[in-house]
Formats: sequence, structure tokens, C-alpha cells
Amino acid sequence: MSVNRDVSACFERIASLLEVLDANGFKINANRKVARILKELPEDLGNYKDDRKGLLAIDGIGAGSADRILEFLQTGTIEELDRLSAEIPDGLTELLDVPGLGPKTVRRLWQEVDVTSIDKLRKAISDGTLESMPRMGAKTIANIADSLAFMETAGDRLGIGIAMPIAEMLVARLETLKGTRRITYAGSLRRGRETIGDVDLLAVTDDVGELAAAFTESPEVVKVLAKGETKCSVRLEQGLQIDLRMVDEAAFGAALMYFTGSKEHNVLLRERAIKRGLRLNEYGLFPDDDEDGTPQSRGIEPTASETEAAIYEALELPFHPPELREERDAIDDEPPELVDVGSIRSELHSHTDASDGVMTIRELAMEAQSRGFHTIAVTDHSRSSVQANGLSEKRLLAHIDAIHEVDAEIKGIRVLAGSEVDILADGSLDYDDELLAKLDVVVASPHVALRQDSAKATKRLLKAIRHPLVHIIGHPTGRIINRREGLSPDMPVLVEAARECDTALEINANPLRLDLRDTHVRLAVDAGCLIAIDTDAHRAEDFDLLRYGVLTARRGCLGPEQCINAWTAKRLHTWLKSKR
DNA sequence: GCCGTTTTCGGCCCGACTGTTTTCAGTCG
Repeated sequence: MSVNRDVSACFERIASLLEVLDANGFKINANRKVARILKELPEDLGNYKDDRKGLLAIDGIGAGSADRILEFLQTGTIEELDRLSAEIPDGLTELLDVPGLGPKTVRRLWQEVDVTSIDKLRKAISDGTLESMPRMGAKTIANIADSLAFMETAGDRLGIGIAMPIAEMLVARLETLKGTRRITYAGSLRRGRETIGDVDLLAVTDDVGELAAAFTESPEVVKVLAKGETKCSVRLEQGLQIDLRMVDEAAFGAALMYFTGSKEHNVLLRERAIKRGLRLNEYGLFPDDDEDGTPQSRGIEPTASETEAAIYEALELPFHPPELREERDAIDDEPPELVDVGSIRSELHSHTDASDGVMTIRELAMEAQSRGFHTIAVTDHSRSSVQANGLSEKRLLAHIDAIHEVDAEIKGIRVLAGSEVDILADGSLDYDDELLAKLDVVVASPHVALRQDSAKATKRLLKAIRHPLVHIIGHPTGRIINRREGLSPDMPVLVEAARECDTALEINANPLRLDLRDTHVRLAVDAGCLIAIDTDAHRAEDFDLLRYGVLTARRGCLGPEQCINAWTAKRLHTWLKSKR
């Protein structure tokens, strides 16, 4: 799949180069859109080598892009990219990554003072060259210097597992202010994306001054980026940017919709509004009278504004849950029924102190019961996972007995004996079939050889999927977000085999993993696969991670029918036994 | 560059904030 990434990077670079050259903005956007599409594409672009028609069938890819993709697949390069690169100094586009520097400024830096890289920019600040430019005052220069310093320490986008608790902490604190009537988070966090660039908070308050002050003076704030009548922005210690927008109660729905995004979803909604003689902005959906100035500033009554549902309805569209507001989600498609945290009734992947967890079997079972589950599967590591204290065959046999004892003791929940069995590099499993057959649940997961090539990974996982004693493939790619790419198997092939063999694919809910990822879930759901959502709990509080898995599932359109954790005990146990 | 339930040409979302300059351009989301 790295070819997807490579081609996507080419289009992103073409867009940046065009931007600095002051090309047509729509052309720039079109190239950037193609870059996004290719980055998210769950199938390997290599499959399109002889399939121009297939490329053209993808929304957003036209003849020009299709030809350039094919050109890259055949020659390893794109002539247009080489040509544009030759026109522009090498380091110039990296200047676009400096917060506050846009294409216009970068172009001026290049042409007026020969600043063509971040290093040269630093020098131009320190030696005073920048001050000589028109429209380049002391504040602007100080902001650029600050951005450069920030870039040195800033890392990747934050994982949702870090950003969500921060957002919830801020919401809980600002909620207690006297004037605050409502406050919630929006943005990519509300859409449940696996990583978060910045956090958007939306509030209704009777006292703008109080809320703005409390927000910008929060102890975690290291820099106030903006502080206006309706919008404040700050940066926290972790490098995370938080935007706070304050709106009128009557416009809350429109604002929530607007700040939840995605940007691309908003654009589609606005275009829809225009076609219907309406105008949509963060203040509401208004009749468009073609006059100058914003409708809200001219006292025009909105057609809808108080709730998101009212706006979708007025646009004659089905309501879209936040998780289905990405660029890939068609706006006129009726969203299917989705799983939610309340519909999850079992946990099928968990660890005890027999391997690398901290709970005893009994503690684990009691915790699962307190969460309202009808079934908990105890799935400690297998013998090859030495670092995780994996169980030898002998220890596993004793463990199975211990699990059965607890199952007999505790009423109200079924405690199943299972194992998280390593899928070895060649696709074979870490225990022999005779032992696997004694287990109620087999979760087979890759833990080693996670850098093997795509073809080998596909073969390896196929073998595990087709193994008649395997119920679930745990964290199928083994990726760790921002840290390890993991395997890149041919997903369409895997999901097809999983459907045929009635083997479930796991969404590992740990926010560091979220594996399957959302686009893979969508592929698996469309193929008719069974999906498990498991927390991979090692300690009691890990059960709280379930929500991240559910968000990912929802982004992949997973409904309760295809999610084995949402099934009744009877149905789940019948399915488990069908593999015995 | 892409797209079509008015279009194969002519459109392509909308507003807030900052900084620098007196009316707005640039950036961001």
C-alpha cells in the first residue's frame, strides 16, 4: 500500500507547487482532493495498473488525474511534478507548513528576499532582512518566529485517546461557570477520527467575557493565539490547539454542524443549499435573497438553525451521525443503523495476570459483569509471546480449568476459555489444533514479523482466516498509530475470505491501535463480514476504551447485525460452537 | 482539475481574526 502513499504524496506536492505558483485555486483544490482520496483508498493502487475506467469511477478523479496515476504506476514518476519542481527552489514548499505562512507570503519571501527554506527564513529573521519587506511588521515577524519554535517541538496529530480526555476535562471545567448554558466539543473529535489535529469547543454563554477569560487563562494554556468576540484559540502544553467558539442558543445546531465538519461535508451541504435557493453558514440555513452582506446581519429569519436534524430535514437529506460526515460519505445516502456503546454486550479479547494483564480471572469476570456484559472471553497470550509471559501448553491447560471453575462460580455472566494465539510469520498458529479445539474462543493475532511485505502478509493472514478453529482475527495489521505502520495486506482479498469462512475481523478498541481502521471496517461491512469490537483489556479501566472502538466501527458503517459483540448470548455461543 | 435532476462550459462554500493600513489581504478552519 505504500504505492498509495507515494502517489498521494505526489498529488499533494503538485498542489503545493501550484499554490506557490499562484495557479487557479480550484485546480489546486482538485489536486489536493485526489491526494486525500488516494491516501484513504483501502485497496492497493497497483490493482488499477490496467484499469483506467476503475480510476475514473472514483468520485473526484477525472481523466487528468487518472492518467497521471497510471503514469506513476508505469514509470515511477509524474512528468508534471518534475516540471513544476524544476520551476521552484527545493525547500520552498516546506515553508507552507509554517503556521501563519500561506502561499502568498511564501511566494513573496521567495521572490522579494530569496528566502526559499526554513533555514533561510530563520536567518532572515535574525539578520533583519524580513523587516525590510512591506506588510511585514514586528508582530507578524514575532508570530513567524514563534511558529518556527513551535514546529521544532510539535509532533504528529494527537491520538483520540489523548485528545478526548483533555477535551472532556475542559468541557467539564468551563461548564461550571455561571454564564455557561451549553458547551460541547465538535470537530474531528466528535466525528471520532483516530487522530486529532485540534480540538473545537462550542459554547452558549450569557457572559462572553467570563467564558473567554476562563478559557484563555486555563492553567494548561501556554499561548493565546486569538481572542475575539466569538472565537478564541489557545495552545496547550502538549502542543494541542483548542478553538472555542461562542454562539447564540438559536444558532446552536447550525454552529454544531459547521464546527463538526468535515469541511468537505459542509461544502456538499452548502452546495445543496444553493441548489435549493438557500444559503447555509454557521448561523443557520437562510433563504437566499441575493442581496449583499450576510443574511444573519440583515435580520433575515433562518429556515432552520436550532438543531442539526432540522437543517438536514430542510435540505431534504437524511440525518448523518457525526461519524458519517467524511468526504467519502455521500450526503444523500440514508445512513444505516449503527452500533453504539450500549449495544455491545460481550468482550471477547482480554488478558489476566496469567500473561500480561493485572486482573485475576475472577476480577476480570466481575468487571465485565459490572459493565453489563453477558459474556467475557479470557484470551491470554500464547507461548511465542514471551515478552507478554505467554502460556506454555501445560500452563494453558491449567488455565482452561481455572477459567471453567470461575465460570461455574459466578452467576449472570458466561466466562469463556480462550487464547490470543500468535499468527506466526508463515501463517501457522502458535498451538496445535488439538489444543485449540479445547478452547471456546480463539483470537488469532499477528505480533511479530510486522514489516513483512504485502504479499507475504496477505498469505499469512489468509491462512489464519481459513483455519477452521479460529473465530476472530485480532488487530489484523498490528499497526500502532503514529509509531508503527504494521502489515499492509490486500484487504479486499482478506475480507472476502473472512466472509466465506465466517471468521470475524476485530476492531481493537485500544486508541493506540484502532485496528481494523475505519476504512477497513467499511470494506469489511460492505463485503458482509462479521466484525468484533474488543478492548483487549489488560486492566479494569481498559473497558472504558470500548467507545473508541465503537466510534471507529460507526465510521465504518457497522450495524449491530454484523457485530458479534452486539448479539445475544445464545446467538454468540451458537456461532462460537459452529467452529468446534 | 472536476463535474452535470437546469450545464460538456462555466461554475466551484463561508465567515472570523490578525496585522497593517485607512479599507483590506492573507490565513485558517
